[in-house]
Amino acid sequence: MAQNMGWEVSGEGYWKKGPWTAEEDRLLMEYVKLHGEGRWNNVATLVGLKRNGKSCRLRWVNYLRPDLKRGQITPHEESIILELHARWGNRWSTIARSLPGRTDNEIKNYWRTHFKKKGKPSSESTTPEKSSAHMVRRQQFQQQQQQRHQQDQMDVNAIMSFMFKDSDDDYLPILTQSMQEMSYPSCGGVLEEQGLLHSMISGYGSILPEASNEDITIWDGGLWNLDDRYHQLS
DNA sequence: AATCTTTGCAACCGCATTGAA
DNA sequence: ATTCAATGCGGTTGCAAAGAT
Repeated sequence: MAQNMGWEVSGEGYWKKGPWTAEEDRLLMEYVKLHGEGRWNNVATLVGLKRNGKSCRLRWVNYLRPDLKRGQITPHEESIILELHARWGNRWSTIARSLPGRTDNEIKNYWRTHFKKKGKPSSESTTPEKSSAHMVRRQQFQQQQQQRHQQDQMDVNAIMSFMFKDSDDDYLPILTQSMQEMSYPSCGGVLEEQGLLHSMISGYGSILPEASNEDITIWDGGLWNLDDRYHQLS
């Protein structure tokens, strides 16, 4: 295999590498809309996106999935991560299943950034002054990052709302399945039952919640932050 | 003002697992 | 039983932005 200026030459042709463009995102979402998730190696042939299957799957899972929760990790989520990491170690995907809307990559990055260096949980365990200063800096940074993400997400939202506005029923099974594949098989069904899932898709442009610290619901023994979605929908 | 360092995240890589042929 | 493609997972890297010197 050869690599050249962000392109990778393989037996199948040229695969683009590096950061994704808005146009590539649009093509990938178009693929999912038409063919559902999976069979990622077909993306290139079916919608003309010059990315390999792995790259497409990763982009969808970590960035484009409509059920992703954006914004900073809340203190409650942080405590969950700490608890589950203590129990399971670096099993990020397992931990992620207990935090719907969060990806394994996101949790892994969060852990490495905030806890890894310290060699133990609770990075704010030095002095209180340092702790609060660190917290403030961290929150400022996260807010800035979030603003950047929101701008990006606005682009994605525009595409999403355009693509899915007339096809809720087509997309519903995919989202429902995504929900059910998480640890809590009842989630997808319950949401659908309550008409929430439909609303989530219809109002997709507005479901990018700033996570609330409260109202974390224990659901079938798992954790689910309903508050922010309910507020968006009510 | 310029340079160096730190931070957080997106994306890639290699390996393991799964499932179909 | 074997092979092979697709997918999943965890570790790692590269880069942009902000802070520190």
